[in-house]
Amino acid sequence: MPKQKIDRDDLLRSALNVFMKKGYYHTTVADIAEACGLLKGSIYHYIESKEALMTEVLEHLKKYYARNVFAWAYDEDYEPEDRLQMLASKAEEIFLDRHYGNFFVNVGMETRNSIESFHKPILGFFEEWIQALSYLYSFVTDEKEARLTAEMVVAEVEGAAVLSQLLEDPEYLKRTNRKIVDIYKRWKQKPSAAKGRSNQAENRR
Amino acid sequence: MPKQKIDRDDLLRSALNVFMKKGYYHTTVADIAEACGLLKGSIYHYIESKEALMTEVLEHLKKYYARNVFAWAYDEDYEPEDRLQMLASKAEEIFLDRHYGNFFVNVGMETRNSIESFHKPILGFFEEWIQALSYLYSFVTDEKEARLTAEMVVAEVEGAAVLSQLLEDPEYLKRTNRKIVDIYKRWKQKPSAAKGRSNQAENRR
Amino acid sequence: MPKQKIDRDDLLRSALNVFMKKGYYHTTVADIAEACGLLKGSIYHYIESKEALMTEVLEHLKKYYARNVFAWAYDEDYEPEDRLQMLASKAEEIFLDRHYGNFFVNVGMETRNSIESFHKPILGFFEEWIQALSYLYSFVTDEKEARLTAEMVVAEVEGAAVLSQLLEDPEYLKRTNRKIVDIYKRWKQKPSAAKGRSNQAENRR
Amino acid sequence: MPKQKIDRDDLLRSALNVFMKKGYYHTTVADIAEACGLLKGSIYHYIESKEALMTEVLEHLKKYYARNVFAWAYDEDYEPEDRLQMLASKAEEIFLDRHYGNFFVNVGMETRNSIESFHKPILGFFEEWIQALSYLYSFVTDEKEARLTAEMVVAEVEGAAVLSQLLEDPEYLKRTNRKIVDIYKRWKQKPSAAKGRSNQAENRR
DNA sequence: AATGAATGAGAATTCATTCAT
DNA sequence: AATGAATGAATTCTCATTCAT
Repeated sequence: MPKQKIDRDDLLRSALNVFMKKGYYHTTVADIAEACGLLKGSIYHYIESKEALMTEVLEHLKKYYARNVFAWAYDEDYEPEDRLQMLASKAEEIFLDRHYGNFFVNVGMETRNSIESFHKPILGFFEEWIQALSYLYSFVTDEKEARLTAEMVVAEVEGAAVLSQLLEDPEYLKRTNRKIVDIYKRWKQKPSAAKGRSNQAENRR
Repeated sequence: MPKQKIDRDDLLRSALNVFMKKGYYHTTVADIAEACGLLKGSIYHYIESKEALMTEVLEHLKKYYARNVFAWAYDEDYEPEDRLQMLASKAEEIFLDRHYGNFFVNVGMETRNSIESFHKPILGFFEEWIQALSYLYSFVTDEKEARLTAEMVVAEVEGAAVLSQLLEDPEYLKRTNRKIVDIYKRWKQKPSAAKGRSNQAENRR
Repeated sequence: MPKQKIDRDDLLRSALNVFMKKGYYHTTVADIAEACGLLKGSIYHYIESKEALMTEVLEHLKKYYARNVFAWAYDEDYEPEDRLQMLASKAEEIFLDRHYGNFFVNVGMETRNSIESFHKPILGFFEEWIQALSYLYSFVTDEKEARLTAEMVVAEVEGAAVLSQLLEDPEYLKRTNRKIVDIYKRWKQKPSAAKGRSNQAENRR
Repeated sequence: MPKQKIDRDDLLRSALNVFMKKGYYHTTVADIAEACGLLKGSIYHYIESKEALMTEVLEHLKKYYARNVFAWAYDEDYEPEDRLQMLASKAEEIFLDRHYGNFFVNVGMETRNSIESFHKPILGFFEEWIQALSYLYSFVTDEKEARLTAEMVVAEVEGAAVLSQLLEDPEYLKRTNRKIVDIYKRWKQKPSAAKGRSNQAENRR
């Protein structure tokens, strides 16, 4: 009968979509199986448990972000300012398309008191995001302020992204992204920029 | 035996705490009953269903915010700047104590695709918050920018609050609050303030 | 505080109506209490249990039938034929008004394998009905045939009454009643009537 | 372990037996599961809900009657009189064996004010029965009287069947069936029979 | 690999009954 | 008498997981 061989990526993508739409507890294994074109019993050929699946989905998405979004921060082919722009654009795209960016917040908040194994990838996601931004801000300010700014920016973007989804208005996120890039530009032109590493050699993490 | 009387406020408070800790789907009616010192069957003396209970909790908390936090925006006994400070302090207190402020985001994200009846109080909460801030910003800028600023501030605070809870670091929220108040002060001293209603009579909403 | 003193007859009538409408198992004690203008807890001042209440309702209704319907069979002030007519009319009235006549069949069928204590009044009702008719038929035929005829008539009337209620068409019952009276009249004029006690002194049961 | 396969027919038969014995409301899903040799959770592999199961049982039994009992009315290989005899015999057999014939009355009366979805098969059953008898009576009388007679016969048989079960005496039903066949025979020999379609070609329904 | 049957541990909810006030 | 709170057992239904085919 039908249904091609199911590859792991398809499966993780399907699972992500279902978890994204319904949250962890309200998603049933049957929902996910169905999204993969399988029956409930069959999915256990691919996964060990619902919890292990979610853990894998989280790690997968984290990697995806690292490679496709945060990586821009370290791409020396572009100016730091352009990297920030790219990072923001990419993030906006992913957040607004299917709101995947909220996944970590959603799952994190829903399971923070119940499921340990989700913590690591979730915290890891935020840490990588913050580090990418810190790195970029370190071109225009000192180490410490760069970190603080990065943390604040992540908070702002997450807040805006969540409200965009909840209030069904993409403007929250779009405005925030514009603002962040603008501030960066202005900052660059100011004396405080002198503190940054802009004229030093870049040290990769 | 005194058949321990339970009052509705206690019940709603207990329910809020449990829902806050475990989310909507992962909370069982028995959890809530237990938090009230009841057996699970007994709680149906007070509630019609789990869903109705959550709806009521949301409305209750919304009212609480309106009265104890957002109301400061309209208190003419204080300068607008001080009102913002009060509002921020109050919010911070409530967010950081038990993170109640995240309740609307958490429940909203978890149930946005499944439970209609939660939408109204959740959206209402954000709208009231935005309106309170809009009102304060309208003293220092024009109507439109006041609204936009309010929206952005709410997004920022929510984002910071969520990260504070998720990363277990209160600094996210505290910094954001400080920043918001600082910006307001600086704004006030600038010419753009001339656009606002600062020198007009206040028109209550 | 409203609600006059509640007398037992009111209570039994209310209970009968609710049981009639919803059957035994689907009726809750709260339904009955409400029908009496009481709260659930209060009704236990009047009844011992749901089962005991139903038993009493059955006995009450049985007595009501004995006095108001079956009694006509034994009223020497009228001709046997007219007594049958009265009995049929009365039954029709009661059956069609609120279908109380079906009560015994309904409750009987619903609980025949579960609740012993209902059997007695239910069987008693049918036996009294059959006896009343037997008595009347004994004026026009012999003892044995009178009994058989009575049994058949009861079956016919019950069947018609049930279908009248189920199919919501009173004609089933009305036609059956007409037929029964007609047959009686015709029978009376035939020689077979000679077998009956019509010319003997009546022996009360 | 062969994970004992249960087929739908077995399940419906088991459910019918349990519902027959205990009525709708007093039957638990666990009762039915047990009757099928399943645990209560397992039965939801086969059914959607208790209500849907009952609906299916009713429809199933209705079809069974149509095929195995009412169908005799239209079998041109036999004389109409013999068809009536067959129909009556079959019905008697089924009614008396496990009283399945009362199922429609029982369920109908118990749920008439509460469960809509049962109405259709229940009314359908009676209508098909009446139509089968109407068809047979139309050989010995005119259309209209045939219908009236059929309705009355159904009422009589149902009444007798119910009393047979309630009073635990099969004679009620047996006598009624005998009577019905006798009347048909006598009717056939009388002039009124001339009105019927006896000498016409049969028009299948 | 895929399936579908089966499981068993809960989940929400109902309800007859008790009892202190 | 009436109430309303509390109970706890029962009931319908869900779901992650296992397993034979």
